[in-house]
This record gives sequence, structure tokens and C-alpha cells, in this order.
Amino acid sequence: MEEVINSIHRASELVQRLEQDLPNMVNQPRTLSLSIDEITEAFTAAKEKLLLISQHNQTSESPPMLLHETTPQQPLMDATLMQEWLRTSHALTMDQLFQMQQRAARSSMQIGEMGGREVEDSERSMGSEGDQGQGIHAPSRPRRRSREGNQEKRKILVPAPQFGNTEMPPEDGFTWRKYGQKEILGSKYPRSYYRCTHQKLYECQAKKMVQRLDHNANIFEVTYRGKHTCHMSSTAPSSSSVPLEQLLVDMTQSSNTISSQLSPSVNLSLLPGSGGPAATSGRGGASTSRFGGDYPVVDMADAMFNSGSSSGNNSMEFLFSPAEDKSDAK
DNA sequence: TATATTTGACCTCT
DNA sequence: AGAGGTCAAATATA
Repeated sequence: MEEVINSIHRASELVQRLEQDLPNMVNQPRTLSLSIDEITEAFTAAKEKLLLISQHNQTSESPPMLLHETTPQQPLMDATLMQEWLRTSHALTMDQLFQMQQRAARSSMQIGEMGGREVEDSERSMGSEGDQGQGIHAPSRPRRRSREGNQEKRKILVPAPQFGNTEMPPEDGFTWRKYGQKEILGSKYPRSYYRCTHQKLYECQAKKMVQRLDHNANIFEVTYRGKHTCHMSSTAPSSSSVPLEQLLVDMTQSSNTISSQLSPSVNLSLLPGSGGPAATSGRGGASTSRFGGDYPVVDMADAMFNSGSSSGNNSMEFLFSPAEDKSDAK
């Protein structure tokens, strides 16, 4: 355990160093990136040691933690550690980091699949408005589908529950309605498609796809898409509904170093009221006052699973600027 | 009766 | 042409 603490300390020191050098490093993205690498590596080391320990102590009641689903490019930043870290001292630093990150991401347009195509597509669909008469049986059913494949996608890995309904990933705080299932080529398991239950009522465009990993059926890959515009859910699922440990990997497609390594959770703790916790589930859980101050450090589990890690949306949307969000609003 | 899920067909994109 | 995403009728469930 001591080693774990040492690793965390080391990471904290690195953060402090980074904080001090920040003004100089702003213009040196590569150096900055390396520095962030070091920090995440330190946290990852702590995490791995923790896992070793927990593997010995683990009982069946706790959900499995993701072991090594990360790629070298996607170091795992453990939620618990991050939360602790955030609480200690570095929130504002990370705020700055994130602002920089966002600028960098925007300029390079490397974040995931967001890109020029979104515009291109919307133009195309508007332009082709007329060609809807289609299909053999379409008289009363002008199906004009827009494949929203170019929307921002956010992937996370979630362990399957060890008991109860193991066919479904854990509650994420939103209510979803399944609208399809598909066998995916090359995948052992089918992919399920869900949309927000409140889609009709609130024109909520949030969607998610759920699929088991080929090589590990105990882990779901959940891909969130679209924004929750429904402000329906009355309560936030408390952290009891989704154990913090179940936050596994942010696989936000962005593969550039900085953004892939700084979990969105960092950001959510730092941007007060930025679009905020859209929804919480209609079921249970205490609604918590999440934003206590001007620049609060939010409880990470709360942020991830209430405001929407869940919907990937809300949490993840912190990662990207509100301005960008507007672009996919219809 | 209302709402959710299943599932085959359809649509869009590559 | 094929894969992936979505629609919507049929069916199940509360």
C-alpha cells in the first residue's frame, strides 16, 4: 500500500511542477504532453498496484474493476485517485490545462469523429430533402434518416454486474429505450441500440450503443452519442447506484495524447454549470447539490454518473466546449 | 391500456 | 454490395 501512496505522491508532485511551469509550457505542447504523460503514468502505476492488492482481497460483492483494458495510448486514470487528487489541490491547475487542451483539440481537429463532416452532412441532408420518396412500402412513411455517425461519440468500458441482470451494463442514471439490436461483423456479441426514453417528449437525441467486448464478455463497451436535452430525471443516482470503481476507461475517441489522458472527469469538476447535469434518472437516488461554490471540485462519481457520465453526455460534454455542442443541436 | 422490447426490413454510408 | 444504424409492426409486460 505504501507503494501506492508513493506513486500518488509522485503524481501530485509532478502536477505541482507542471503547475509551476505552466506559463512556459503553454507554447510547448510536446513538453506539456510529456509532462502529462508522466503524471498519468504515475497514477497508472498506483492504480496497478492497487489492483494487485485488491485482487488478493477481492470479494465477490464488489464489481470487477477493469484491469488492463487500456492501451498504451490510453492510460487508465482511476476515478478514485483522480477524485482524491482533485480534492487535494489541483483543480484550478487542471482547469487551465483543460482550457489549453480544448484549444489544442479544436485547432487540430483531432478529437474523435467530430469534424468538418458534421457540417457537410447536415448540408447534404438539407440539400437532399426532396428525395424522400423511397422504398417499396413508403407511401405513408417518408423515412428520412440521418445517420448520426458523425456526431461526437464517447466510449467507456463498463463491467457487467456480477449478479442480477448481467446482460445489461449498470445503471447510468438515465432511462433508455432499446430500439434495435444488430449482429456486428467480426464481433462475437450483438450490439444493442438505445435511445433516451424521453426522446419524443423532449426531443432528446441522446443515444447509446452497448456491446460486450469480444475478448472479455464481462465488460461492456458503451458508446454514447448525442446530448441529453431532456431535463426530466428528477434525481441523481447516488453513487450507490453505480459504484465509482465501475468507471473504467474513458475511451473518448480522441487519441491525441493530452485529451486521451486527461479524463473528462477532470474537466467536469472544473467548469461550473457548464451545461450542467442535464438529467438524472427518474428513479431514486438523492439529488445532491453538486456545485457548492464558484469553482467547486465536484464529487467525481457524482459528476460522472449523475450529471451524466451516464449519458456520457453530460459528463463528457464537459470535455468539449458548449459551443461545439451547439453544433449538433438541431 | 400504456409502455417497453424484439426483430425483420429499410436506409445511409463507405 | 455489404455493414451498420434506424424504423416500426408485432409482441410482451406491467
